Amino acid sequence: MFDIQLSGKAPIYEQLYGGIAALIASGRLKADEKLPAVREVAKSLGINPNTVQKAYAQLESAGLIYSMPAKGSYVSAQPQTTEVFRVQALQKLSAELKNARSFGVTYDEVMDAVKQIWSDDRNGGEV
Amino acid sequence: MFDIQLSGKAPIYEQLYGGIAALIASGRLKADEKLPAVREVAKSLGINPNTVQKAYAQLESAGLIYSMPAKGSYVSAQPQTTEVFRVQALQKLSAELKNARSFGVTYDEVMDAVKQIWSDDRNGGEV
Amino acid sequence: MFDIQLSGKAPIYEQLYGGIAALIASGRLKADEKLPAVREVAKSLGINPNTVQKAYAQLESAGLIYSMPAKGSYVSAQPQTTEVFRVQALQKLSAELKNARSFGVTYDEVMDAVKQIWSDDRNGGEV
Amino acid sequence: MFDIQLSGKAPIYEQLYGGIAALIASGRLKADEKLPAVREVAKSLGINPNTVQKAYAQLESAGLIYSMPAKGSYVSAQPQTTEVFRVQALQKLSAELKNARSFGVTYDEVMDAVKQIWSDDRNGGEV
DNA sequence: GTGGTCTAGACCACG
DNA sequence: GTGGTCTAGACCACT
Repeated sequence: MFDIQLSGKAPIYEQLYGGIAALIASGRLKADEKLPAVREVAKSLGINPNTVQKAYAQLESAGLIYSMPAKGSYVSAQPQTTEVFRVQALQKLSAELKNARSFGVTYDEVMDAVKQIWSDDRNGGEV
Repeated sequence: MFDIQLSGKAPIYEQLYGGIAALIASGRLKADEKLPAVREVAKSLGINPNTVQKAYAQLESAGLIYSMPAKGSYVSAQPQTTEVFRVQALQKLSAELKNARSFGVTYDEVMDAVKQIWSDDRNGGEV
Repeated sequence: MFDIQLSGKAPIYEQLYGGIAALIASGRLKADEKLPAVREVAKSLGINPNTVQKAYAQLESAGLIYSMPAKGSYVSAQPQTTEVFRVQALQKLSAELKNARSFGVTYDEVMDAVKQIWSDDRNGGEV
Repeated sequence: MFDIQLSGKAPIYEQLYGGIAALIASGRLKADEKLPAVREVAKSLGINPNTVQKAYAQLESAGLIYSMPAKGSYVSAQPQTTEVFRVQALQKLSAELKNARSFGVTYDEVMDAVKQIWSDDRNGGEV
């Protein structure tokens, strides 16, 4: 189920939101594909259904999925949403780059990291 | 005072901690330089002195500053501490790079961002 | 079939109920006219026959249609039922007017909207 | 607290959201004014704090209020947000007008209702 | 069985 | 005391 591993101090529902968003943006969840039921995800991740529900609700309000009560939740097909996420990711990345520079990280070090990650095409792009 | 602007949802004391740490790591606060008094910082930022105190306490326990009771707090000169920050920044950067890649950010886009930030030497390295 | 488009979060059977009721009240479905079969409506709208059945049942219990087992459903001719709908519509409208006023909508804006809708006699009165 | 009365079948958190939004839009809650605490509202309305929290969260994500954890929630000062609500109210009103017309409500009846509501300036604009 | 709402009660970090 | 998150368990309307 989702192969999302919960970790760290970020709220669970937020990790779930980000994880599913990444799956949609990366195309591994395709348009109109049915998402697993709230209770199902909750059980498989060992968390409370309400927490999953919160993540689904935010995904819907963000326009990434649409929910039909008593039917299920489905990913919505909007090519432009992925663009929004790309831009957000770039902004966060830019902030992190500035931070790294302020702590003395060198240009070459960053270059090495970038090359390593983008050459690693076996990796599907974990979150 | 510190030209640090509080923003977002992160705890204030943490923003303060990160901001001062960056000033030290980047060399704008030099070894044995005196930090402004807790009450002074609190007043100028419009926050609770307890919050500033907490940030100072964490900076001290991290070895970045040392306090002389009834005298004030001073920047400690320990080259290895900045190294710890460098590594942390690199790790966070790496995570953000992976995230960006999963959202379809291209190698070239990242390269452009990196070049822009490292060429921008007028900038002092904001946090 | 019915040119009713299902939308939003309202229950399907309720949208169907409202839509058919409006068709009857507006006279586009006339007394003793035969309604399309449940299964037919369901297929053409891509929904579950049970859902259509539920809408028909409520229309019947509201006295708007009558069913002849093994024959079909027919529009009943009862002028007073349309009156009930008029009053209900007026009440909902009144609530919406108050709401609009509380958000700063002006008298003139409402007047324009009213004039536009009532002058638009080409429009058959969608729901 | 808030003189909002809960009624009908709409979700409580939604009624709360709408009620507070109306108070802000109508100016009875002014910019940077502090909202009562989540638990306080919950107690005074006899509902669960989580329900109030949900309403507050949605108000924040809509940009109508801003919350400072451990400090409180405050209404944000954005003149344009009220405009958004005006437009939404007008759209809902327009839909209701069309509905009323389809049920045979006459132009004159609507005019009477409109005049009555907008002349009733003793009323503060209930929701 | 589905999404959605609600309650009760708890815990947390923060100020 | 504040907002925020989470759990456990329940109920509802709808399909």
